Amino acid sequence: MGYKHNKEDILKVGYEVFRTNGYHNVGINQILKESGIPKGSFYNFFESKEDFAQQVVKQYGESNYCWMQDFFKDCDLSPIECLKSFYTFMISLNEKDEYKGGCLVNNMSIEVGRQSDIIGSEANQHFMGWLNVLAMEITKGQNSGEITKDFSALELAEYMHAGFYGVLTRTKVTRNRVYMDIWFEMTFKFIAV
Amino acid sequence: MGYKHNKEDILKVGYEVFRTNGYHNVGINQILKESGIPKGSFYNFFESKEDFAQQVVKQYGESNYCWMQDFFKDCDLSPIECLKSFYTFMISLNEKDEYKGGCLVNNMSIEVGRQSDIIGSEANQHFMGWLNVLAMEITKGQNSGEITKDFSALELAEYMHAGFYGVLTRTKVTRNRVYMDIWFEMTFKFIAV
DNA sequence: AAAAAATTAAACCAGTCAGTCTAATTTAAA
DNA sequence: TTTAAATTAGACTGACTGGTTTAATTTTTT
Repeated sequence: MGYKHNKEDILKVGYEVFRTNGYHNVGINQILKESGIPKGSFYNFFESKEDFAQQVVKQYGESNYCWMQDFFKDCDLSPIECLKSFYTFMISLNEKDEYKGGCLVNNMSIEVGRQSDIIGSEANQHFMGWLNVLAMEITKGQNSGEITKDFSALELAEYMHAGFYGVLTRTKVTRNRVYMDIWFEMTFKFIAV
Repeated sequence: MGYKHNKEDILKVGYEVFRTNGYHNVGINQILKESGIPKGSFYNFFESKEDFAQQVVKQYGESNYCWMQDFFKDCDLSPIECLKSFYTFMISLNEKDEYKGGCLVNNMSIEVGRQSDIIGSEANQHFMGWLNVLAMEITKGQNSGEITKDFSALELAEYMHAGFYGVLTRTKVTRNRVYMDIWFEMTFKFIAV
């Protein structure tokens, strides 16, 4: 049966709250309030705020990794079209979110990536995992002759996804998907053979 | 003669401290300590922490704008070579900084861009100013036939600089310029005609 | 030199922070 | 059913937060 509260629920609250409000701007009390658990339970599950944030990043990183793998596995278009489909989805997701959150991994990397090695390396680890999934799809595209072989798959993945994060960050302030659409058009024009 | 303390010095301290430590992670007291001024003087110059941060962003944004203008004015290479020279300089600057700060405007956009319209719009304003300087140089390159005309100068500027920020963010966690060098190589290969 | 204005100085405030503590309760094990 | 362990609950702590206040001092103006 288990006890009244469980870790996963708190982690999900943490994900949303950290993603939209940042790390230092959020107090433990806000997490407690929004997840409806008392402080005693929180510190029963997590050693500290930092430990909590690390686990939030970890949970998000892993679930997103699985989701990406499934996405490309289930996609029956050509590799480059699957990549387009992926980023189209990501862009529309950000639009639905009204550009208010961005990506937790990116946000955490900037805000606490250097202050906390624990959180920083956790974020980096998952970013690299995602890159590998993208690189797999890019490799397929290179082999089928859709994507340039001027650069390695991993280099292209790094270039694409870091660039995507760049424009994602921009939308947080411009609140307009136009910049993402331009990025999309240019990127796929550039990497196509 | 003026009084003992002056605004510019405090703003410079604020720039460095905010850039490397973020906004919410830094207390007024830290600014006071590092700039050596007492609280009374601080609140004589600035209405609030938010007002202070806005002025820090403004000062940095404006001085960087001027610096960029001078850079391209003084650069006697071809337009695309001047752009390469610009980003080469930026990359080496970040290397010297040991990848610990990144760009204040980018950091602020992510961390407080949505919580504070004052800081967010100030950051956006200066980012756009910089884009215009870059776009001017890109236009020159397009006219001289060095840079693709498939996209407008401003679109290319936005693409380039947002992408640059994307990899800049990555280096904060990877602490390695390799990713920036790859970005550099790819970007200029893509935009060259 | 006198008066007015601006700046400096730090003690002080209420609120919030991450984290602790103890007691009560619930679940699992014996 | 008894015992042990895990979880829940929230009051509490000391440190720190942004910001105010009041008085002393310095500069500028007259």
